[in-house]
Amino acid sequence: MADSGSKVKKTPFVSAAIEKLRGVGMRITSPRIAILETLDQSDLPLNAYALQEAVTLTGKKVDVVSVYRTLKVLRELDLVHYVQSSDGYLACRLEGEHGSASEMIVCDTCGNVMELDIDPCAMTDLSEQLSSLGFKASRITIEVEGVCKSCDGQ
Amino acid sequence: MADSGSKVKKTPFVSAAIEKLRGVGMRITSPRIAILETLDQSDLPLNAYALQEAVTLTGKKVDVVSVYRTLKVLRELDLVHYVQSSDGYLACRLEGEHGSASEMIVCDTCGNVMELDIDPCAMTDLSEQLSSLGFKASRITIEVEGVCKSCDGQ
DNA sequence: CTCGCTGCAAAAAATTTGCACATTG
DNA sequence: CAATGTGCAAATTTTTTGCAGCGAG
Repeated sequence: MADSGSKVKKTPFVSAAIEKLRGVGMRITSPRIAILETLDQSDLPLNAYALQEAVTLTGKKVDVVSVYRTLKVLRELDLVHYVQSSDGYLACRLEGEHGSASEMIVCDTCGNVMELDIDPCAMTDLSEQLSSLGFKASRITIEVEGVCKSCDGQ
Repeated sequence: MADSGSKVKKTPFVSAAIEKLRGVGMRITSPRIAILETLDQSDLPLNAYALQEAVTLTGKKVDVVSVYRTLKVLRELDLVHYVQSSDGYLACRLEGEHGSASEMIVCDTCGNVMELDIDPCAMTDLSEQLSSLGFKASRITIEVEGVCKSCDGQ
C-alpha cells in the first residue's frame, strides 16, 4: 500500500515524478510519495528537516534519514532544484523542458521562488562566451535574488 | 604584527581585499591575511576545513572557527564566491566589476573554476524577463558545470 | 520471493557559541 | 587603551553509515 491519500488524483508534478522513478526502476513507496506531495505543495524551498516536519504535519511520518536519501535521488533525477539562498529544495515544475538547467528568482522578502523559462543554452551572451571558451556545459544554474513585484511596494 | 611574510608585495586580490576590509573599519590581522593569501593562490574552491589545511601548509596556523568567521565576512564583502558544485569558496578576482554578481564555469573533471565576465544585468534575455516580471534583482549567480577545453580531449 | 527501501541507533562531519586572552588601530 | 578578533572548549546541527525487518513488484 504505497498509496498516499487513497484515490486522490496526483498533481502533474507528482505523477511525472512517479513516472520518472518508475522508469529508472526505483520503487514507489509511501514515504517517497509523501515527500513528493509535500514538496509539491510548498511554495518555499525546504531542507531535510523542514521537509520532514512538513510531512509530519500532513499526518504521515518519515524518518529524516529517508528524507535525505530521497532528496538525493530526486536531485539526481532533476525533480528538485536546490536553492542556494534559501538552503532548501523546491519541486521542479518546469521539469522536462530545460533538462538539467535551472533558473530561478528568489524574493529576499517573502522567500517565494519562481522558475524562469529561459533556455540558458539559448541566452545569446552566455552561450557565445561558453563556446568561445570551448566549454561543454552540462548543467546551468542561475539564481537571482532580489525583491519580487508584490513585495516591492513594501 | 599583522604582516604575512614581511615585505612580500601583495597581489591585486589581497591588496584590494585589505583595502576593502580597512574601508569598512575591520582589522587587518594575520589570520585574515593568511586566509586571503591562501585563497588567492588556490585554483580550486576551498571550504572551511580545506582552507585551514591549506593555510597550515604555508607554515601559518589558524583555527577553523576563525576561518568560518572570516569567510562570512569575505562573503558579505563580495570578496569570495561560494561555488555550489564544489562546496567551496573562491577568491573573487573580477571583484568590483560586476558588483554582487558572479558567473562561473566549473569543470567537473579538473575542478577548475573560471569566472566569466558577462554582466548578467546586460544579458538581454535575462534582464528582459526580470523586468517583465517587475523583479528587482540585487544579486545574480550563474554557475555552469561541464567540461573545460583542456579536459575535453580526455 | 527477492531486492530495494525504511526506520532506528549511532557515528561522523560541519557549523555555531561563550568566554578569557591577545592584538590592532 | 578600547574595541575587535582569536583560539580553545564545548554545544548544536547537519549529514552519513550500518543493519535488521518490511513491503513493492
